[in-house]
Amino acid sequence: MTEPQTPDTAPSTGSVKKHARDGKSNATIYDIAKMAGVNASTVSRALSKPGRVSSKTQKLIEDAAAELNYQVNPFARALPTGKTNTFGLIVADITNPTFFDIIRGAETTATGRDYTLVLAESAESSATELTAARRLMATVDGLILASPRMDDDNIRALARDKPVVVINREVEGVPCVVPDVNKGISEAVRSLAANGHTKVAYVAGPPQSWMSERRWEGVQAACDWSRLKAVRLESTKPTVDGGRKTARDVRASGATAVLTYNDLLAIGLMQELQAAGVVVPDHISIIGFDDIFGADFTTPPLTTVRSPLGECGEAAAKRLLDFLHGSGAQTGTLSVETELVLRGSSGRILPAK
Amino acid sequence: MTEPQTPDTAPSTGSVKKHARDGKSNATIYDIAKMAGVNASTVSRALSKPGRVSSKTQKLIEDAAAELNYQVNPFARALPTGKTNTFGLIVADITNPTFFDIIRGAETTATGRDYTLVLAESAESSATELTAARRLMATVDGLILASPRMDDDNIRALARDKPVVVINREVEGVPCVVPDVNKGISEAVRSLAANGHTKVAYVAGPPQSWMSERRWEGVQAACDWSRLKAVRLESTKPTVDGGRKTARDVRASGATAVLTYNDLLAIGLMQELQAAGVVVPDHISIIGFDDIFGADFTTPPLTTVRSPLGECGEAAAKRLLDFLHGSGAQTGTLSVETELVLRGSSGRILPAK
DNA sequence: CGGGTTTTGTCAACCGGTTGCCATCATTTG
DNA sequence: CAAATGATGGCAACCGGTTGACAAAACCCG
Repeated sequence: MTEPQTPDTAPSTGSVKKHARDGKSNATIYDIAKMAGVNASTVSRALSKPGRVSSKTQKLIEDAAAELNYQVNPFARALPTGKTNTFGLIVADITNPTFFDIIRGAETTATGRDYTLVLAESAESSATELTAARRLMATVDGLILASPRMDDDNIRALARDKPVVVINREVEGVPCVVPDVNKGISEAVRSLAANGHTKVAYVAGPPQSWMSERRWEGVQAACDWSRLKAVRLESTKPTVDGGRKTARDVRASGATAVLTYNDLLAIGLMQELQAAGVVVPDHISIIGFDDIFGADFTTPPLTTVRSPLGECGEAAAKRLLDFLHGSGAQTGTLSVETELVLRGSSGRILPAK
Repeated sequence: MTEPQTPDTAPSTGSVKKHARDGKSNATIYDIAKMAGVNASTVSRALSKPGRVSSKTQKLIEDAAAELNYQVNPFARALPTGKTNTFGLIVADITNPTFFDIIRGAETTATGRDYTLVLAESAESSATELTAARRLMATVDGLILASPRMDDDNIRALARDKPVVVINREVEGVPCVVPDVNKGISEAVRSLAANGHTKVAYVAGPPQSWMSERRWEGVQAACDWSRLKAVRLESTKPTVDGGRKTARDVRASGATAVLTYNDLLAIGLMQELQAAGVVVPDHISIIGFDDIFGADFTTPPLTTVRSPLGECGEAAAKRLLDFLHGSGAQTGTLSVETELVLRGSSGRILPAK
C-alpha cells in the first residue's frame, strides 16, 4: 500500500501531457525492469512463461509489478501474438428473450476463463450480420453466431479465418450447438394425443430460419407416429404481435392444438384467442418453443418445449475455448436435449361446444 | 471483385507459416504502400487524416487498399493512440430483463457510431463488479455502469481514469443517466387515490440499491400529497420468487394497493396472491416498476411505472461518445421521464370483502 | 525570375509487449 | 580441474500502425 513514488519533483517541462499520469494504470514492463534491475524481456518472461526465470528474480519482478500496480496492455500483447483473449457473439435480435440466456451462458463461461465477450446484433438482417462479423473478426480470437441469418458459405468462409461456433443451426463443416428438438416434440405430441387431440397446427417462423424447418419436420414426424393430422400455418413475424395475427388462421384450420415456432408467437396467439372468448386449454391447447423468460407469466402458464439456451451459449463458448487451446477441434454438431415443460396451456379438450 | 492476386507461384519455402495466408485479412499498410508506390506513412495519412494527401495519391491508395481487401488492425492502431473504439458495459445481472433494454440501447448506439460493445456482469457482487471494471478499463475508451453495486468512491476512482457513465444511480461528480421516478410515481399514486385506496404498501428492493430508496421516497412524497398512508415492506430478493415471499407481509399490512421495487416482485406477488384466492385488482391493486418484457403477459396485465431503459442505455452511450469526441463534458445527471402504464392489475377496490 | 509560402511525401521514432538467438554463469561430471 | 551441460538473463528485431519534424516539390506574388 505504499504510495507509488510519483515523480512530483520532476520539472513539468512539456506541460500537462495527455491525462493525469498519477493513478493511471500505465506502468510498463520497462518500469518494472528498471525497478527490479533486470531487462524488460526478463520481466515479460517472468510474467508469462512459468519456469523460465529463477525464482529469485521471479519474486523480485512480481513484487515490483505489484508495487507499480502493473497490468499488461492487452493491445501491446495482441500485436505480436495475435491473441486477444476476446471473443465475439452475434445474435439475430437483442430484443428477443430467446437470446438472453444464450448471452448469459456465453458471458459467464467467457469471463470464467478470462476471456472478454464482445456483443453485436444483426437485427435479423443477413447483410448487417456479415458486416458485424467481419468487423468483429479483426478483434477477436473466435466467434459465436447465434441463429445466424447469413448463408452457409459465408459462415464457412468466416470459419476458415478463425474458429467459429454456430448455435441453433447446422452448418456442414462448422462446429455447431443445436437443441435436438425431437425428444421435446415427441413428448409434446404424445401428450396431445393422450388428451384426445387429433389435428395439430404448426405455426412456422421466419422463412430463413433453419430451426423453424427442423421443428416443422419434428412435428410432422411425431404426428405421423401418433396418427395425428399436422397442418402448417405461416406467421408474419416471430413476435407476440405476429402471434396475434395468426389467430384467425388457427381457428380456421380446425386444429384443436397448436405448436408455434417460438414462445412469443404462442403468447400472442393465446392473448388473441382469449380476447375472442376462446378458453385455453379447454377449447384449444397451445404449446410454444424455448421456454423463454416470462413463459410462465401467462394465464394459464404456457406449456412449451424447452431448449436449454443457457447451456447452448455455455457449450458454444466452451467449444470455442477448447478450440483455441488446442484440445481437439471436432467440427461435429453437439446436440443438447429438449424437453416438454407441461404447464397450463395444454390439456384435454372439453366436449363443450 | 477481381480476385486478389494470390502469389500462388511463390515458392513455399519456410513451409506453411501460421495459418493460411490466402483469404486472410492481413494486408498491411506496407503492402498497400508497395502496391501504390508510396511510403507507408502516406498510406496511414490517406486512410485517416482527410485532406492530408493529394487527391491523386489518395485515389491510388484507396484503390490498392480495396484490391488488397485491407482492414486496419485495431490493435496496431490502439497501441500508439490509446484509442480503442470500444466501450464496456457492466450490468448487475444479465438474467434480469431490466438490463436487456439497456444493453440493446447501448449496443445500438455503439455500433451506429462505429464502436464495439464489450459486455460484463457483476452478478450483483460489488467485488466482482470492481474486478470486471478494472479488467475492462484496460481495453475500452469508456465505461457504462448500469445499476452499479460498488460504492461511490470506487466509481469516482474509475471515472478519474477514463470516461464513465452511470445508469440508474446518482454519483456526485460522475455523469449519470437516471429515470426520474417522480412523475410516474405521482401518476400511480394519484390513480390509486382516485380509485379509493387509502393505504399503500411499498415493497423495497435490495438494501444496496440506490434506486430502491429513491422509489420509496417518491412513494412517501406522493402519498403525503394525496393524503394516503404509506408503509414499507422488505423483500428478500428482487425476483419473482422474492415477490412470492412477500405476499404474506402484504396481506398482513392491510394495504389495498402495493407498489413494488420492480416488476419481477410485482409478478411474483400477484401470482402468490391469486393462488391464495385474492382477486387482482378487485381486492388489491398491484403496480410494478420498469415495464419489463413480459409485464403484459400476466392476467391481469401488470400496471407499472415505466422506466425508459432502452433510452437510458442509448443516452448513456451517447454521453460517453460525446465525451470521447470532445463535445462538452458535462458531469451532471440526465433525467429521463417515467410514466404510468395503466393496465389491469390496478383499479377500484370492490366493496366485497 | 527569385524568394516566400503552402502543399505533399519521407524518415524515423514510438506505442508495449514477445521471442529467437546468443552470452554468461553456475553446476555437474569424468 | 577442465570440459560438458543446463539454467538464466540480455540483445535486438518485430508486430502494424501513428505522428512530429523536415525536405522536396509546387505554387504564388511582385
